[in-house]
Amino acid sequence: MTKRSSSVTIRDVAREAGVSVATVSRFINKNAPVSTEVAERLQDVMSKMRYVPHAAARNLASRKTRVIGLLLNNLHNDFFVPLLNGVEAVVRKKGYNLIVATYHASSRDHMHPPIGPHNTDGLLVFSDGLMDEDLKSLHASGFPMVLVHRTPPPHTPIPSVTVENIEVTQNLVEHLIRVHGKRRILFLRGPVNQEDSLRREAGYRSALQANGLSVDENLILNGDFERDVAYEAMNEFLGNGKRVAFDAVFTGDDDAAIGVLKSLHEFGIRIPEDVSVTGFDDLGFAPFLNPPLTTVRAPTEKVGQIATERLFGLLESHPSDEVIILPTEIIFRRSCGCQ
Amino acid sequence: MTKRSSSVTIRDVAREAGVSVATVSRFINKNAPVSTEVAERLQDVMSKMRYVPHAAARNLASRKTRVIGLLLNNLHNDFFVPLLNGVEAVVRKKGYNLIVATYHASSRDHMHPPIGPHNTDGLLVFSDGLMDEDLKSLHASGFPMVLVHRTPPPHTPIPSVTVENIEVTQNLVEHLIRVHGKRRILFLRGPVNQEDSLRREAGYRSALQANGLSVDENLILNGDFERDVAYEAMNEFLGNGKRVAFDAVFTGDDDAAIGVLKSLHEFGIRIPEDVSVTGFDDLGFAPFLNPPLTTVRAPTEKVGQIATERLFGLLESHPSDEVIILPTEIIFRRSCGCQ
DNA sequence: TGAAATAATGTAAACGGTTACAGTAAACGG
DNA sequence: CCGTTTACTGTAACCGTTTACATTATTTCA
Repeated sequence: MTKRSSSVTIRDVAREAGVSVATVSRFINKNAPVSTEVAERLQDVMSKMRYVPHAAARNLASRKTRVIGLLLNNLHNDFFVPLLNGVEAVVRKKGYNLIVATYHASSRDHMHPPIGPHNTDGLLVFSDGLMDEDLKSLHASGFPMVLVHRTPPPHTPIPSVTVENIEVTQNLVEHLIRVHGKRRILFLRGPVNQEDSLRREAGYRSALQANGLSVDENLILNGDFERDVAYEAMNEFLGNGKRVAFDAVFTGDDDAAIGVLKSLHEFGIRIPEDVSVTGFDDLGFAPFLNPPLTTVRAPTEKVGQIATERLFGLLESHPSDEVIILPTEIIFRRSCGCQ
Repeated sequence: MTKRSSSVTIRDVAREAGVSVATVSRFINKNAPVSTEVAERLQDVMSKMRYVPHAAARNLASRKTRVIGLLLNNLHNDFFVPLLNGVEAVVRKKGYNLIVATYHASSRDHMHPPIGPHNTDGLLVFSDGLMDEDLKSLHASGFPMVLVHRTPPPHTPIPSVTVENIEVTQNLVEHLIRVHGKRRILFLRGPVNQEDSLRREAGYRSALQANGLSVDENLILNGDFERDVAYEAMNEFLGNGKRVAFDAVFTGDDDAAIGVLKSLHEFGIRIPEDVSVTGFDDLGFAPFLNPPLTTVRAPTEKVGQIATERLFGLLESHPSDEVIILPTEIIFRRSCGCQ
């Protein structure tokens, strides 16, 4: 079961077509003129022999991999579908390939990141597995990177694409307070150190304070932006004998919101009559949850697309150090009490 | 913005440690004994110099890429999250990398597949972009492949992992007929030629016939397993002046079911009072749609995991030609009329 | 019209690893 | 005690491309 007993190489093609390998290479890469006569002959020979250039050999000789990498913490979230979509579309249009790898801070000690300068031409970094110091040294070495949903370390102008979190969260929480009269709003945060989560928490805190409410740390739970974790966290909270009173849940993202709904549902708590629930992202299913989920619409596919385009910009030597923050928008549905 | 002005190579390490490159290579690959003394020295030198082997060079010399490829039609479906999860976990555990590429039949003329023997050690094929003939010739050349949600061409024993579609669909449709008294069941199929869709259609047809109902071709629409396409298809169907009567919708998958729900909802049709709706896959959001979706639970993450393990089996010369069909199970919720 | 630019091609040296082959020294077995 | 295995190491060929440099034939242009 060896890979290919004998594969046709550029030399075979050259011999068959009666030209040098250099000419074949030039024809393939279209980086130098080739007479039309030879070009036609090569076209024929190549398809007849089913020649496919050996990627590793090209990579080695050209110092390019034609691959870009997407580094994520994990793949446990429907959020990644639009992101991947945006990324993959651009990558494919450019004739590149996409390596998807997961790498998180906790697996960091053992090994170096699975993808980097040795096997990609550039990286989209979502993961927190690459610490600031790693980013700095990679950036210093000139390796193209774009950060996604994460801002660059100080004095390290790596381009970045993310979405507006703070204001929109403030507005959302304020909506719960002012429109629906909520006073005891639970916050289900995401992974510690995840920037979106931190920002959303900041927005949450400042909205409470701005409205004369104090922050009760007992009302901040860990949902990890994951359906199951959020579900467990809510269950534990609700099952606890000394249950703390609450009248709303601001969930850090839509996926976790599903877990919250499930838990509340199982405890017989009515939404939104007893408790308001909101999410973040406006994933495709959000309008069809029971009840329809009030959430924040984040242009995730656009984020993926723009980030990837900017990465290709770097590859083509159009430097950039901008932090792009795409606008978000609250979508009011029934789960908060509206309608 | 060049990749790396100067990167440290195996020769640099060898020189620094006072050994030959062969010894360094042996130490890295652990495929021949190295004295503990030298091993320690190399460990030191390598981490001090931050040496990372150049992937392309390894690939070229060893004829291995340490990459496996996942070929999909597209990424427009939450279905791919569990699949990717299952695949990626195994790939990472093995220390490999994962290339994700999309390739569908319609883009086939222009180019050859983006991934294959030239840049991966093996392929997980979900896509219909690789036609039977392609599969045959790849398989004949000994290239490791595992088919996912697709059965091998005749006389081509490529291992395959999929889920049971026909019986479960029959049972589901029969449930609609016998328990809920439905007679005019609309079927929203997936992409033409997609095997799951064909099988589900077969199950649908045979269930109708087995229960003395005739198949009305006007009740078979194209939903493409996509939320938006399904939504449009239903809209067109419902908006049409000469609307055909129907009392249930069997949607080919959960993602499309969301589109169906949306459309029915907008036309003021009550679910399940007026029309029953069912899906397929039991994606995470299914229990929380409005109403909760009756659907078929498919072990998609398991499919990804098993398929990938079998692919590594091939890489390690444990041949296999089995077609594994994982069991599925109907999950009754409210959208069909139950509860 | 002659010098210089351009088109089209070839030769051969990288690129950074792996590994077949060879060699030496130490351990083993009868 | 000597032939044979085993542990460890080095030399150099090779993997399949790209590309710098060289060469010749053809245009271009003052």
